[in-house]
Amino acid sequence: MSPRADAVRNRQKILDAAREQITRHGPDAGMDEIAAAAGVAVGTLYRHFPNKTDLVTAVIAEHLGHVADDAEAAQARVAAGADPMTEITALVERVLEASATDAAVKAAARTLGAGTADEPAEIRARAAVDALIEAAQRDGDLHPDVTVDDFYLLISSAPIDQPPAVRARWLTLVFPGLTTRGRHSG
Amino acid sequence: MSPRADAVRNRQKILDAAREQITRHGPDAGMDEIAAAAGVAVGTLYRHFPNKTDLVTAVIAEHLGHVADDAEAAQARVAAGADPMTEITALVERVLEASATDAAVKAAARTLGAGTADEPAEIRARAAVDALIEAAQRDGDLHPDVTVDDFYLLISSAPIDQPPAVRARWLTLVFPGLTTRGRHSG
DNA sequence: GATTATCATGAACCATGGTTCACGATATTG
DNA sequence: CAATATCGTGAACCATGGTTCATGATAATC
Repeated sequence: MSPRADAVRNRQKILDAAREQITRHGPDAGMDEIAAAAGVAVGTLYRHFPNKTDLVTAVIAEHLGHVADDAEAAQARVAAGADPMTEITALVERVLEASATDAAVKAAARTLGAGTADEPAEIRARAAVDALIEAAQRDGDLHPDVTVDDFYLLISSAPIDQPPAVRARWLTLVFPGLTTRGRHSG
Repeated sequence: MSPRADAVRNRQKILDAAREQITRHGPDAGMDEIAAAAGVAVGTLYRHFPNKTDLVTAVIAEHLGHVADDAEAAQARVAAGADPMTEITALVERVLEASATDAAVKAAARTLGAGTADEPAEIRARAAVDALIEAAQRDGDLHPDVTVDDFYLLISSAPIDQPPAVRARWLTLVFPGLTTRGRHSG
């Protein structure tokens, strides 16, 4: 038998509700609350996601998918002639913004280790960012020894729970470590 | 009546045990376990610290006290003729190292929402670091617009739960954003 | 040493929240 | 439309862990 249509719909509703609830109330968001927000009973939630960890993992995977899409789009623009460094800067800003809005990533750091390694989305994102980095390095805009891991390290340590002004300041402070040009007095 | 001697001793034993247990087992460290590690009953623990949040806050306050001492010592050395920028760099490395040891404590603080706002130790630390910054700026080693808050922002966003090699790399990437000299390829 | 306020004990209490399960509902297939 | 496997329901379950409190012990004082 093929999967029931309402089941598919419910799965998405749960995923959306989980993202919103976790964003709003942090990792403390209860399974009951998430289920209620999804307009579904707890049992239904557990039918789709055996436990809370799996649910959070799924939410993160979805988020990562969007990041991967974003990175690939940037890569495509570079391939079409856009400036690599400009694309990288903008991508980092967007990802940071998205991560700030979507506190699910924050929940990831706490609830899980870094166990999202084998996600296909992460592999896609890495590949795209890697291409962007190499392009920027060919242009001489990025330090030759900077790697994808460096970006991951910095972004994962970004103060995403801080107000926008603070996050902007953080970017100003951190970015010069990657570029070849020094800092322009911020 | 003056406070009983054993009560004072127990308070310290509890504080030590709390720091160790939380460091070892993360925020999940139970009050029972902490009390057991301190060689004390749970009730005793609760006599000294009304709730878990207060306990964690106290542990952090102690840590902050050490940081403040460290910062003031550095400031004293600078007043005695030492190079400000060297002292700042070394201080940041030491603080980072120390913070890495009880990263779990801070994680627990976040989980519990324990506030450390008006700790006298924090005020001491701020004052000392402020003096160091101004001295380094007079030497032209530090960007003129860098403030204590910037240091706080960076240090509080440091990947203290990562292995030493990763933390070192992080420092390499981040520090150029503060100094006037660019990054030396490394 | 007697007195007493302070302190220590730890079993029990209780709230929280993740998880289960027996039952009813419904979409899908033939 | 009948048959049935899949899905949805939500009250109840239970483990976890922070917190309390009646009771006994002990250090400080006179």
